Amino acid sequence: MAEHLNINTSTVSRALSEKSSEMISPDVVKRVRKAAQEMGYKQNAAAYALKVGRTKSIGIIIPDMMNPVFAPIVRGIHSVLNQYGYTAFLAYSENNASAAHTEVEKLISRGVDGIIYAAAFRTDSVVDLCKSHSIPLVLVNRVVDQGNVDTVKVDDSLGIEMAVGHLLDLGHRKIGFIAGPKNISVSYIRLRAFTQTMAEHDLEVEPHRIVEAHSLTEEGGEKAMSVFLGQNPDATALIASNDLIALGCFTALTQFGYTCPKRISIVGFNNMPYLDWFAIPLTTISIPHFQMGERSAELLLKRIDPESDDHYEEVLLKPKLIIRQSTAPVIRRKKKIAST
Amino acid sequence: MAEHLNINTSTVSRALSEKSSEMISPDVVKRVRKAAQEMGYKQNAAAYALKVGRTKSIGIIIPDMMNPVFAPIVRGIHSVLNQYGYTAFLAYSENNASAAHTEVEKLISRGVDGIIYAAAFRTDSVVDLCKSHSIPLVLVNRVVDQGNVDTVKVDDSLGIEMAVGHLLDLGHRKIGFIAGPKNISVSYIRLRAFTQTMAEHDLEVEPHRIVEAHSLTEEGGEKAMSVFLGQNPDATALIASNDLIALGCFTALTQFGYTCPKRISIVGFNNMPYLDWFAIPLTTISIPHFQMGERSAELLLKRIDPESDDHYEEVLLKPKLIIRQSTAPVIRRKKKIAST
DNA sequence: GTGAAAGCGCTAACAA
DNA sequence: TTGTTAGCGCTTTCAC
Repeated sequence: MAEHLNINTSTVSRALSEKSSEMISPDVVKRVRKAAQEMGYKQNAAAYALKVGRTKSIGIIIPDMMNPVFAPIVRGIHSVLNQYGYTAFLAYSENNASAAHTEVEKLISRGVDGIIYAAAFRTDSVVDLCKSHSIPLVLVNRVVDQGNVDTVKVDDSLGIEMAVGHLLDLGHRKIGFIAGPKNISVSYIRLRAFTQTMAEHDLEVEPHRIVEAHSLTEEGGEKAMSVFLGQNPDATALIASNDLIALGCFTALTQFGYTCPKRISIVGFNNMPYLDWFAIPLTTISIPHFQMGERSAELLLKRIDPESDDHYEEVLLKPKLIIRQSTAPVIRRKKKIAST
Repeated sequence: MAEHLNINTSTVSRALSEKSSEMISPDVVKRVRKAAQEMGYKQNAAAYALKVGRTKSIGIIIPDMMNPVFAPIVRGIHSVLNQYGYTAFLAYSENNASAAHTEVEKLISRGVDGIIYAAAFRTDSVVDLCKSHSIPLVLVNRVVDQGNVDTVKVDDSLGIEMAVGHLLDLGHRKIGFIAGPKNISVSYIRLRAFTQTMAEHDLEVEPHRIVEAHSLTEEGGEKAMSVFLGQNPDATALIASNDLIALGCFTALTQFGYTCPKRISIVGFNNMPYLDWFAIPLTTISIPHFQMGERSAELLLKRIDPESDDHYEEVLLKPKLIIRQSTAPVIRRKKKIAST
């Protein structure tokens, strides 16, 4: 196209670039842009990347493609990337640390300008991997124990406080907790918040009230719930570390011939899509997925920008209690039995 | 790393490449690969792409990030891409033709080697766009009217035959259909299959039995269902063009004070995740999402391979009827009323 | 079997 | 304001 207009390629380059077009006579700029439009010229991304060292692409890593809570996060990310001409690779780790590491390595060798990581473990090699390659990294939802990383997360403790408060309001006192794996920040924090909040209400949580699921999935929840029910015949309520675990709890409950909320009230966490349709609509803690995506993308773009100052930021978003039908006032069976 | 071993960069390049390493003495190959391993050398994707003209990346475009049926398709795609060192950009069109066109343009200017397109309309500019750029394109699920495109789809007609057969078996005769937009192949084909199958059973479908939703969404289904119920007080069963529309039908049904399956049986299409949990578990047609993803990725990779012959392929997969509780035997109210 | 050198398409420093 | 030129990191023809 340069030869077509009898001008140098560098002039064309400058005319097309927003920044350097100011150094070029306005009519040349106009002519070049018109020609580019007409012949459908598109900048070669590979050449640009090779020259400038930036690809205008980022990588997103989520733990699980099938967990519908990540869809709105990804949408949030895209919504801001689009405004800045960035594109995203999407990868998933299947909740496996080494798979995540491999995916990040692949992304880095693809030359992504940054990574949004929603699949972190509390200690995670991905952080150092990115640091050693000087690749900007933003953690969403799940964070790591070590500091010095940009993060966007929800106030999990507040969420659990809300859940506990709700159950206390309904009269529950014998409340259990199905935790997720301790090596994931959200599981860890939610569990800690549970015992703390209970303690603040002068309710000591005995160890048998807490069962740890091996993963944040339906299957993990089901197994853990079986154990829980075996050792907690008297519990009237329960908080699950996330919605998927809560679903697993439903399954185990059914296997035991019990019903929710009649026998036991259950609160989830995340407010995944379609819960309203469920046979037992799950009371849960809603987190602002879309906004989390937006904020993390904004943060990452800021960090990619060489102009920006480089101290880490931590965005903390507020959860919300969504009351549905899986929680109900406690029925004081025990007392009646005791009084007979 | 070349200078580190005192050999030429071209030797390094050859040693690292699977194909050209045969031209190099085995011990040099070994030394180079070991060194590459140790110093964590990773090929620069941009330079490779610029030189060779292939990026080893593809683009995936789905209509809707929030529709959970696309997650397993994307997983299927990834599962084969991973085996061949390919990576995928994921974009979505929000069911908007021009948005899809723009996304494809972006992907092409990123230099993707091919595109998997799950968001096609029956006539869609994306096909010509890819043709004009000589970018391999595979259509999944939704296809276009024009031929000469690689496609992976489900036998929608067979699916509808199964649905109709199921309802007939239950004794239903007054069966309605909530169609999706006619400009999307799956909606169009499913509707056509419905009237044809009914006709084959000597059941003429009167026009008021069919209502077209403006989109394949809950909201579209709800509005269409309101219309349908207004003009079909006697219908005992209904097929929805997809599950989301069926959910919308549930909503409208509730608004009218009716219940499913007591008042009307409903069959969906797609077998989206979590249906088993629903208050009214939806009878639906299951399609092999994961396999669709796999097959489309295989097809695309084959088309990208310059060695391959270039006649188009059309993969047709089989659906399956999943019977749940949204369908039940017809109750012959009418006859009783008539006999009074 | 290996080295030398060209060039993919672009941008930016340097000249003019 | 515009042209000239070098070079990003890689592969690949052409020599040897």
